[in-house]
Amino acid sequence: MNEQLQPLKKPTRTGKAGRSGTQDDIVYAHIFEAILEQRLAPGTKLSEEALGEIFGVSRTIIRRALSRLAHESVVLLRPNRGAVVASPTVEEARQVFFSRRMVERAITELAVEHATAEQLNELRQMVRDERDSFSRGDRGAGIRLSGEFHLKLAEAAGNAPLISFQRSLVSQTSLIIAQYESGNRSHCSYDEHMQLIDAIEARDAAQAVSLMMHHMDHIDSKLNLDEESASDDLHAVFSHLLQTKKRGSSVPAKG
Amino acid sequence: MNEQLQPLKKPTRTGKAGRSGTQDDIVYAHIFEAILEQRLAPGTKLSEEALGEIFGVSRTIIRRALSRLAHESVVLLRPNRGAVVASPTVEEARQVFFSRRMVERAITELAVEHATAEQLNELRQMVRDERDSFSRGDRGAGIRLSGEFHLKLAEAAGNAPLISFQRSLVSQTSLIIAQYESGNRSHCSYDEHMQLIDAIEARDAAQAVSLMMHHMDHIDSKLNLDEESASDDLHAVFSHLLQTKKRGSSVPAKG
DNA sequence: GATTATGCGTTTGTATACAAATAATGCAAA
DNA sequence: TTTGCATTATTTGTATACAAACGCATAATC
Repeated sequence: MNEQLQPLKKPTRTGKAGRSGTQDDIVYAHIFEAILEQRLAPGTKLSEEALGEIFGVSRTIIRRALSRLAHESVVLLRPNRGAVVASPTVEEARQVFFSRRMVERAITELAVEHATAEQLNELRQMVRDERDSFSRGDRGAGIRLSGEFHLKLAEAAGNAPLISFQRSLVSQTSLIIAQYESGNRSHCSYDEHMQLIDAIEARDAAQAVSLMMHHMDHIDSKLNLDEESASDDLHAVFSHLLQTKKRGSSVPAKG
Repeated sequence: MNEQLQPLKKPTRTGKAGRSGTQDDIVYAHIFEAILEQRLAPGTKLSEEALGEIFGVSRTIIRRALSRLAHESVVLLRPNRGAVVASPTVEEARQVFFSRRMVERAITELAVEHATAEQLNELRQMVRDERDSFSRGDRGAGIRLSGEFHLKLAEAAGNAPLISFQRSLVSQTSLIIAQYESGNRSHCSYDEHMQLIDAIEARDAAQAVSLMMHHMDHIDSKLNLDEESASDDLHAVFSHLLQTKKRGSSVPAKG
């Protein structure tokens, strides 16, 4: 219970703390990554004090990070009852995908118009990184990088509100994939990502949008959204009940 | 300078403070309304301590409210340099409107499918309130209620991510209208709002979307987005220079 | 006289102490 | 044994104290 991760950078409180805002980002990124890696299961309670001790910062910083995660619907913030890792329902997942199709279509059209050569190069590099992560077997990083590709595309589109919305949608999608993706068969999204870049570079809007929509279909089809995801893990099955955290009594193994 | 608004509800700290979260909302709402009423001009600095004294709460609460406003791009949060009322540029305004057209189209289509009779009644009531505000000459409340109509419509559409995005877009639109709307001629949006409800109630998707798009056009056409909004207020005119703050050299009035 | 250096005052960033609420535990009674 | 209640303990909500950063003003130097 009291295994303690080494604080990432904390030792001297006064030494590096000068750069403001950085600590938030680090805590945010680590929690987010832990969720994608499924080291933090949906429903897990995120205690402010425990996290503060782990990361070597005060609850103030943790609170800011949780607030940001909550805004992206990756964690759920319940008044007076703390934060838990979100466990999106099938219906919530469907709503996210509906919004994503809408946004990705717009982003693709704008990117065909506005993406610069430099941005396209950066996108290609991201796809390579993504492919490497999956081939290394680092699924969490792969999912994250796949999301960052779509975020980068939004930046290439150049519409600030869309970028912000896309950030939230991508985060939620990553969580949904981590939670619902069936089988561990390779993601393969990097292949579709590359084709998409080609179409954008060729300024072929129709083709790019078509590829993007098929890409969305593929992501969708890899998920078990038809039924309530017949998991073989009792813990996962009852995670929505366990949110309130009941010591070790979660599995009625004994009685 | 030191005129102090009476604290909204604060007197006994222990008495009512039990309901958590409420204070944030109150502070948020008051600042937001003040911005819409243009009692807080774009570029105005929002000191945490000053606001805390005005509202009778600590900086902690103010900070949360500012954080929320910043997330909706209504205030700008500059690290180590405090918060200022946002002053969206013409380009930013165009981006917001682009996103709004996209979102409103989707929302309208979904609302035609899902809006209940009760929701439609609530929408009609909101339009009446909006009309009353404008006829009272309360422009700020009118702009705010007009925005809340669109937000309510998003709720009727029933897609959570869209609701969240719409909230941000509506806030920004309100700020843009407050900043760029030409002439004080009546808003008249309530008339278009009523027609829109009729079309939704008739489950006429094509008509509803058409009305919504024309409604967007009308809002757009009332704004001075063609040139840099020839304001007669020096403060507003140079607010974009004052943000980054370059000594007093921003206005070469004297030398 | 202009420009850079330095000190002071103000404002924000972070940690922490205290208060309030919620959840857990134990006891008593049916 | 179970159910309800009271007490205890843990956790969150808020305020505040302290530290660091920033802006401004004055002064010193070229």
